[in-house]
Amino acid sequence: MTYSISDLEQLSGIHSHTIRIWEQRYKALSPMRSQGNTRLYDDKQLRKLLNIVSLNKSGFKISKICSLSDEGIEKLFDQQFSYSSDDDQADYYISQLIRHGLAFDERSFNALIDQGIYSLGLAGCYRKIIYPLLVRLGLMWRKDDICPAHEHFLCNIIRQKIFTHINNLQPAGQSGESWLLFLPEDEDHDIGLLLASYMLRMQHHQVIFLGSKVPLDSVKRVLSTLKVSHVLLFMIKSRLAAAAQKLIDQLSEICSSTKIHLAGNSQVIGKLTHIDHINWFKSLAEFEKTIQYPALHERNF
Amino acid sequence: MTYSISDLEQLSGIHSHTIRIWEQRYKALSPMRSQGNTRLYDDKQLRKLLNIVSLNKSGFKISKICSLSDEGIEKLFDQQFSYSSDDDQADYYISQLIRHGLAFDERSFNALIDQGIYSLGLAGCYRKIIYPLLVRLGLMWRKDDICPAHEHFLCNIIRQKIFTHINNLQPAGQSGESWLLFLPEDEDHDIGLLLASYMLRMQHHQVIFLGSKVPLDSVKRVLSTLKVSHVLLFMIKSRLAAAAQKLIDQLSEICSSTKIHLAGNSQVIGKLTHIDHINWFKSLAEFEKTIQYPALHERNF
DNA sequence: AGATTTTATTAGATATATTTAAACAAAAAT
DNA sequence: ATTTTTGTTTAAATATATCTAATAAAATCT
Repeated sequence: MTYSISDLEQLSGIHSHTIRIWEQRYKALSPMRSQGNTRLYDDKQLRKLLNIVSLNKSGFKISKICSLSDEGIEKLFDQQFSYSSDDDQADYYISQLIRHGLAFDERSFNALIDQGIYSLGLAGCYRKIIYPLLVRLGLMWRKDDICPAHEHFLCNIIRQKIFTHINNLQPAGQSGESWLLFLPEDEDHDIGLLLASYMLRMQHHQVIFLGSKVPLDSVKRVLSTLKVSHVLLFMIKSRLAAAAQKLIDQLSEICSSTKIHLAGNSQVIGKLTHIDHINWFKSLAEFEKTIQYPALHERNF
Repeated sequence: MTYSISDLEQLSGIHSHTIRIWEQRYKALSPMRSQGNTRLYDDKQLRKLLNIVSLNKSGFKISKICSLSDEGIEKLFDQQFSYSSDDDQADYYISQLIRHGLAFDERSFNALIDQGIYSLGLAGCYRKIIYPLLVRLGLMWRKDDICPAHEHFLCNIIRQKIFTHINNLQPAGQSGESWLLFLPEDEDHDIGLLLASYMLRMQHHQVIFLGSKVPLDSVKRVLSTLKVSHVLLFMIKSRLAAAAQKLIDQLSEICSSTKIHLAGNSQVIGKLTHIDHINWFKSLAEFEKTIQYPALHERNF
C-alpha cells in the first residue's frame, strides 16, 4: 500500500508544494519513486510527516526538526506528546488495557473495561479511560508501536460496550430535542459520536444516529423530510483548511433552520471562518453541560 | 459528489473501456463532462450502471437492456429482483421495518426487531429478516427509493443489536479454535461479519474481530505474532476479477499455516482461480454446519 | 459452422497531475 | 532594520489517466 503526494496532502493537511519543498530543503521525507518519477510514500513516511507536522505546530522549526535523525524525531515526539497524563491510576489502567489489546486478549480487556465502566459510569469511563486510550493508540500508531489491526480490535470492543449501554437505555419519548449525529464522508472514527449518542439519550433527547461516512447530499435529504433541532458532527482528521471550510459552508447552507454543533480537531476547526452560527464543543464537559440544561429546564414544568 | 470512470470501474467491476463502448454503442450512460472532456458520473448514473450489469449477468443482452428507457430498465429490474420472497410473513415484517426506517422511527424499529430476535433467535432473525432486509435496502438504493442516510441509520441499529448479543455471551474459554475475522480495505459492510462473530462465539470458538478496512499488511503482522487456526473474510463489493484475485493471492501468501474461509458476492468469488486451499461459504447454513461440528465433537469428551 | 454480439487490445491525441526550478511574499529571528 | 527561515506562486517539462477510433479476439446465438 502506497500513497501519492496528494494522498499525503489530504491526510496531513500540508500542501503538496510544501511537502516537496520540505524534501528539497530539509530532506524531510525520502519517498520511493515510480517507474516514471512520481513520488510514492509508505506508512512509515506518512507517520514521519504527521510527526513532523505535530512538532512544527507545537513550535519547533521545520529546519530544526528535520536536522534530527529519525530516532531523534521520535525521541522529541515522545517528550512532547508523552503517553502519561497526571492521573497515575488511569494511566496504569490504560496501560493494562493496551497490554491486553496488543495480545488480542479480549477476555482480559473485556473484564477490565467492564470494571472501569462499572466504577466510573460509561461517560466517566470514556472521559478518564477510553478517550485517553484512543489518543494513546493514535500516538502509538505514529511511533509504529501498534498496527491498524490492534486499533480495530480495541475499537470494536469499545463500540460493543457503548452500543450495549445504548441498547439497555429506555427508548426516548416523543418529547425532547432531536439531534442528528453523523460523520462526513472522509471520517472513520465513530466512537466519540457513539458516546455523544449515549449521552444525549441519557438526557432523554431524541437521537438519529447515522454514523460515519454520510454524504452531505443524504443529510440534506434527511433534513428536508424531517424536523431536526440539532446537527452534531465531528471533524477529527487533519485536512487542508480549504477542504474543511468547504464542508462547513456546504453544511451551513443545508442547515438553514437547524443548529449545527461541531467537535473534534481544534487545529482544523480553529482555522474555520464564518462560523458564528455554529457551536463548537471544545470539551466533553462543555457538551455535557449544554445537553443537560434543557433537561433541567423541562423538569420545572 | 461525482465519480471518475475509474471509480465506476472499481465500483461496478466493469472495465472503463467497456463502460465507454457501452456509452458509444448503446448510450448506456450519459455522463457529465469536465471543462476538459473527462467523464463525470453522479450517483444516479452509478445506480443505472449497476442495474445494467445485474440485468446483463442474469442473461439480458446489453443492447436489449440499453434499448429500454430508464423507466423500462427499472421495471425490468423490478421483475428480476423483486422485493418479495416466498415467505409472506417475513416480507410483511421486513416492509414494516423499512417503513419505520424511512421515518427514522427508532423506537418502532427497535421494538419490532427485538420481537423478531426474541421469537427467532438472533441467528434465525438474521437469516429470515435482517439479511433479506439488507438485500432489499441495497435494491432500494439502486432504485433511488432510499438514500445512504437511511441505510446508515438502520445498519447502526442492527449493529447495536448484534453487539449487544455478543456482549451478553459468556466469554470464550481458552479451548476451541481461534478465528480471525476482518474485511479488506475497500469493504464497508461489517454486519455479516459481526453475525459470524456472534455465531462462532455461540459455538465457543475464540474470535478476534477486526471489522472493516483492515490492511493486509496488518493482518500479516497479526498472524506472525499469534497462532490463529482460521481466517474469515467477506468480499461483498463488485470488483474487477483481477483486483479480487490479487487480494486473495496476497492473503494466501500471508496465511501459509492458516485456513482461509471466504464468503460474499458469488459473482466475484466464483471467478477466482487457484483457490483449492480456500473454503468458500456459499450460504449461512453451510457456515453454521461447519462451525457446529467441532462443538459437537467436543461434547463427546 | 457462420453470424452476431460483446469484450479486449492497440494507437495517437488530449486532459490532468506531478515534477523541477526559480522567483516571490510572508513571517520569524537576530 | 536586516537577515534568515518558511511558505506560496509561477512556469515549463514530464508522467499518468482519459479520450476517440479502429481493429482483433472471444463468447454467444442461430
